Amino acid sequence: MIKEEIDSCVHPLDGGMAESDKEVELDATKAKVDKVRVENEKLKLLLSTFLTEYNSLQMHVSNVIRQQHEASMKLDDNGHEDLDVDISLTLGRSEQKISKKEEQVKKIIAENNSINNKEGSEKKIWAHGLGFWIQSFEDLDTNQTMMLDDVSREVKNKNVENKCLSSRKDVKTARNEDQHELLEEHEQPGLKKTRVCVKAPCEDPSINDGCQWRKYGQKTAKTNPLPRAYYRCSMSSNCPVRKQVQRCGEDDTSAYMTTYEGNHDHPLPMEATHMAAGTSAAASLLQSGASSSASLSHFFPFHHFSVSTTNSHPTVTLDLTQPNYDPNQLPNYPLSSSSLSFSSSGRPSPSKSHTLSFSGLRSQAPMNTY
DNA sequence: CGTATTTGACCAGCGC
DNA sequence: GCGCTGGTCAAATACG
Repeated sequence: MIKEEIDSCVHPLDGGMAESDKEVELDATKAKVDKVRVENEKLKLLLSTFLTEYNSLQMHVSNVIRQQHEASMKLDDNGHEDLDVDISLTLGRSEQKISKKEEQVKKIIAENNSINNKEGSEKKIWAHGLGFWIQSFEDLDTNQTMMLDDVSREVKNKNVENKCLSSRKDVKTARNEDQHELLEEHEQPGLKKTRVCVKAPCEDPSINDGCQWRKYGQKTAKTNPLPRAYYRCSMSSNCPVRKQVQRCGEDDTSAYMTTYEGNHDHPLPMEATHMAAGTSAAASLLQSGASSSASLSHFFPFHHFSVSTTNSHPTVTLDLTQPNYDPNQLPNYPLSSSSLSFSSSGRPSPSKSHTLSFSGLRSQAPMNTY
């Protein structure tokens, strides 16, 4: 397409140029066009991957909502009175913290109910990490899901007001103190924040994930000669989200490992919300995975990814460089087709490791040519 | 000149 | 206690 346009533009200039010069220029232009086309294909692949994964997550959410609704209906039939169902998928938080969070969310939702929803219908709250919250009603609609950032911010503000002081010493500035408070807001004792690693085939380490990032450091680890760049989110003055970008290998110039950590304290652009939804779905495995392996098959049926929990950072690694395409499973996508293997080291150890591998289609969305 | 990036120094956590 | 390492700070530098 671009190539044809350029070709059509080249011909009218035939006039005074030597034939050999024109051929050289044409070859150079063709090479450029081919390069652009390859990059275009890569970007399209990446985009379609994110879209399908987002759709998968959305279907999973709807499915679980329906199941929860049916379960609550059964409970009602059996004489139980609990109507509120609050489900929270969070990153690296203790059970106690989750309970507090749930209470706060209930409180906030109750307030929102009195203000925004006089009908007082039953609500179910879904909370994901990385600042991505889904507020759903019995029928999920877009207006309601758009409230997720407001709810998240409100909960965060209340947490900051009530939280205990940081135990760290020698914080240099007030700004640093604020940042530490935000950074440690969701940490549980002995377990650091959950990280989400995304290994993506991208020639440019500054992959556009929808957020604005400011580089604040670069370090070369001894164990890995390749430099690691440190970025912080610059969309908000005190957004605690950090990301690290590191090339995966010296000879592998087309893949970068991007590690996200923390929750955004500001509304995200749509593309960043999609990204957060995808990574949050992966991160939620850290909490749901050990207890319910069946539910794992709903997340990311397209790629290899691994979940590891150590004393330091619980980490979800999503590998977008290894598509696991199986065309035979295409018709049954997404809920019943994904094959799932789940292994866990059985020996008692401070660190546990789960390895997940899915077989699914690379991309459900049709590949449009632009 | 304002903003973003680079890079050496510093600090905290961890293992020995 | 000491050394190593990862992560962050902040002054210097580059860039538009």
